Amino acid sequence: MDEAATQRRLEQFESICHERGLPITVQRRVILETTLSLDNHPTADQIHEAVAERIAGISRTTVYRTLETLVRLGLITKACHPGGVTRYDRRIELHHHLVCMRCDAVVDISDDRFDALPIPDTSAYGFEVSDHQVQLRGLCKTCREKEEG
Amino acid sequence: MDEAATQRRLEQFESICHERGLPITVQRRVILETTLSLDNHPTADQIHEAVAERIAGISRTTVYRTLETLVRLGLITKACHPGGVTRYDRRIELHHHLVCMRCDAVVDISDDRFDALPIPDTSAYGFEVSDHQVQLRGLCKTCREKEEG
DNA sequence: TTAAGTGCAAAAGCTTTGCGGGTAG
DNA sequence: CTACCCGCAAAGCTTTTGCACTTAA
Repeated sequence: MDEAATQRRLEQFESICHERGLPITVQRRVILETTLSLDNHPTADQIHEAVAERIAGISRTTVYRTLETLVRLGLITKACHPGGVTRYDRRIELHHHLVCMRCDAVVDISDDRFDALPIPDTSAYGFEVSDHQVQLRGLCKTCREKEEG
Repeated sequence: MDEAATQRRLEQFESICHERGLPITVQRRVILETTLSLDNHPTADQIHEAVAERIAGISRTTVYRTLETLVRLGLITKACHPGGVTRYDRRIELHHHLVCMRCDAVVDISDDRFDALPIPDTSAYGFEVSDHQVQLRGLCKTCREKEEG
């Protein structure tokens, strides 16, 4: 993410914390900054590893807990994918995904027509929809080559 | 899933196994049948529990392994969702999802406009897209009530 | 007969919880 | 001062692996 966008997100983080009376700790700030710097829809463990380069000895627990907090505050989201690990997405605005159904890779894409999709009425299901996302599912290059080889 | 559709899928299962020289075992057949009977996008463990009512003492390992096999054969798929557990989807044809970002519930929906989406060229990413799916992300009724309460 | 599947036990990987001590506001 | 956060250790899930035995074809 570019520097300006990162800066804006950090400011958003500070004002939300002030609003809610949540302490701003070094750990939280660095975990957010680090997550914003990674574009692979990383797992909590991958984020922990990256954060540890700046805060030696930071605990996994703190990273797991903080990521959940950041999601709750709306500063990051969870990525939808077929695998069995939670993965985080630094993008909170409307966007879409290429998803590899073999290795679970997730790649961001943009598409105006996807953005403009009309959202049907879902009140019959009791759902309140806040967001939509198109997933193009298939195989990434690496997995396709393994398949053929 | 209705009986006719289930029957068709089981026949498909048999012919694919014959084609590839894979043995048709009782376990595999019952695991497939059971998965086709569940509409909650169940986890492997939930499927194991349901299968165990018909095959007492069936091992978790077998269920985990067989589900992966069935996915590879194209008889079921994995559901994309934000949580940290693998979940299976009995539907293999084009369809879409409501996803609760709090509790991870996944509900099937149909929408012709979603079906008809034009798929952009993704060759630049090396992906081969075989399928697409729209996810309407939000909160389910239960989670919304908890939120407010 | 033979390639493949099954079950068990154990290991590995991911995530949460309880609690004592520390820190931002 | 007080509420909330952090780190540790331990527990709890979920999933995979190696191996000996069994079974479909």
